[in-house]
Amino acid sequence: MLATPGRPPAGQGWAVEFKWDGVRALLGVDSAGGVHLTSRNGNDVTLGYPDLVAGVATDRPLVLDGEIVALDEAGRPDFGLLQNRMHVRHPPAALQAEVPVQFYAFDVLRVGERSLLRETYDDRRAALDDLGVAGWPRFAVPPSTTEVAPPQMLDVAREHGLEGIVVKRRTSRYEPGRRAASWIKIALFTTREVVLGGWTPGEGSRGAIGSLLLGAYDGEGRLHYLGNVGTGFTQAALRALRELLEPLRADDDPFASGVPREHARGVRWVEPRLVGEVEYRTLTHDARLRHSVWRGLRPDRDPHEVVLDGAFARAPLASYGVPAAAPEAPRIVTPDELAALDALRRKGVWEVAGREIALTNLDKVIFPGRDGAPPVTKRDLVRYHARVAPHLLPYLQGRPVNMQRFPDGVTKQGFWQKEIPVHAPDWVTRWRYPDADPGDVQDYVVVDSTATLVWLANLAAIELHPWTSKLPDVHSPTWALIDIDPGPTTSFDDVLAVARLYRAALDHLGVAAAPKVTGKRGVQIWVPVTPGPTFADTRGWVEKVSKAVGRMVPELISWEWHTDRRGGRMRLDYTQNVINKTLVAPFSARPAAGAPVSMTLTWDELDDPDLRPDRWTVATALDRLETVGDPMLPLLGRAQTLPNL
DNA sequence: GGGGTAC
DNA sequence: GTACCCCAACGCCTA
DNA sequence: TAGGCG
Ligand SMILES: [Mn+2]
Ligand SMILES: [Mn+2]
Repeated sequence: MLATPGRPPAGQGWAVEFKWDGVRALLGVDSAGGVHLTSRNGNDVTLGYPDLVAGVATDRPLVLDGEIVALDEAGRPDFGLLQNRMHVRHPPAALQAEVPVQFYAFDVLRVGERSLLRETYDDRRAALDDLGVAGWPRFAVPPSTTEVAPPQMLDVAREHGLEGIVVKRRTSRYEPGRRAASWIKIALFTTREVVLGGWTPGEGSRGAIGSLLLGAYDGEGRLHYLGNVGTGFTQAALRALRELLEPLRADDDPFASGVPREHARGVRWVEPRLVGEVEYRTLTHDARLRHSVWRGLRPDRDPHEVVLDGAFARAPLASYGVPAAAPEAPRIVTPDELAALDALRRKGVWEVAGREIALTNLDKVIFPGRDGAPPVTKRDLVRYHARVAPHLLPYLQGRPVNMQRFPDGVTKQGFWQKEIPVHAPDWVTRWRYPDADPGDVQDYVVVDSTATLVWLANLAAIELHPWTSKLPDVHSPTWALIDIDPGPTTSFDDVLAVARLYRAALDHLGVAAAPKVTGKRGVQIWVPVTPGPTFADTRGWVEKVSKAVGRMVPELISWEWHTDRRGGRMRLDYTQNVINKTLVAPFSARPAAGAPVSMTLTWDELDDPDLRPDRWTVATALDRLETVGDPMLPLLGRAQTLPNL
């Protein structure tokens, strides 16, 4: 009797068991006391499991249905281990000792002369309990519950790294050989992105590729092996993958924690540039994907966005001896949390996003009011950072951040800060810049959580400038930045006219990009770039495009270095494309009255007569993001090679 | 903004 | 307790 | 190499 794949059924009358990762078998004891094991397709596999045969502690004839499993050190069935036994017809004693197996009995079809086939599931389970099978050496009767609903059991299975559940109708009969609707199996499948780090050639008629070696990055930017995938490909996909992988050939294994020898045989290593998506059922004890199936390439993903998360950050990776830290998913701050912020006095501790953050001078005016609106206090800035985090964090995560701080308000001098403050909470992610000169800043803040954004708001870190490159490859820009800097006499209409010229140029080149207003007077255009080119490459490219744009409106543009020789005209600033030089992040506040923010735009909005460079503020940006969304977000991490000019 | 020191 | 001091960037351009 | 620039 086989289970039908499906979804957890609703309603009463079901029992739930776990789905075990082993091989199905019927165990029969005949009237002479002889034991026989029969596989799913009717083969006699008795000789392969003398240890199970020896464990049978009854003379009564009976037939049990169950699963042969091999347990890992955590006591969890591990199909990978069982494979060492499955194909061995006469296992030597040493192998039996090294890979012990168990029989998980979950049904009984016959006891003595009495057939139980027509009995209900509940009655058969009762008979199974009466047999005392659980007391036999190497035998177990895994749980069947009628108390816990299938969805909850599925959660339990997920937490324990099990394959899924089987739900059985309590009144159902046993139907030999049939795939019945009264048994429903629900397999856990998880989708995740993976970085391709190598491949093996296919054997025989398989052709281009046999399997792919998969990985993901830890919080330190190291790539870890996550296993192989060798199924789920169309033939066309295999050919296409080979063409993409061939030019990425590398001499060295890209995985920081290595690859098991048996998976490294005949592997062609590649630069870890391609991202794909796989489905898998569970993780193995050493944090590798089990039952993974290829689902396709994700050219829209940056490899460094593919990080070890949740399940991987727990125990398994420890076996590689690697600390696992990953950017947290941005948390939406709850209304209760926001109310707690409003309830604080001048200072206090705000419990938000899983942290306790000390806040000071909450009613201090940081920004004067604008257009008759009240001034903006530090409490307002803190609230804004907390609420905008889901939109802002994607642009900050995985990058060092340079800050411009205004603790005495934006009417006073601010200062740049790159170094992580000495008394930063220990949960703030920091990064040591290995190429920093002695005497320069060594340790930078990496903003990877809502809590960090709140903490920075308390420091009056108003302008957040993420690096243009991502960790760990800080010499490879992920954006090419176009920066339209107005001069004293430049009108915003002139800025928009130039931005539209860039729009036409990029459109002509077939380059994807998105504009944003800076919140002060300018406009920037951010062009996503697949890591690979150097800053010199992106700077040169932006310079060429900018010089071409400048030739169309020479009366508006100056290329003079000294501001006093520019005649008030604007500068097309391509020089910002260099390591450790930055532009203000989307949605970062700017030091000006009313707390304006930098806001991403659709290209069409460059034609909107109501557009102003400082139109949105910390008070209005979230409405805008809720109604219009973030037009730049689809470009984040998008793969793009800049065309030759 | 926050830590340290002098008063 | 409080007054006061100090500190909080950097890469590249041009002359 | 100082000072300008962003
Ligand atoms: Mn600018
Ligand atoms: Mn600039």
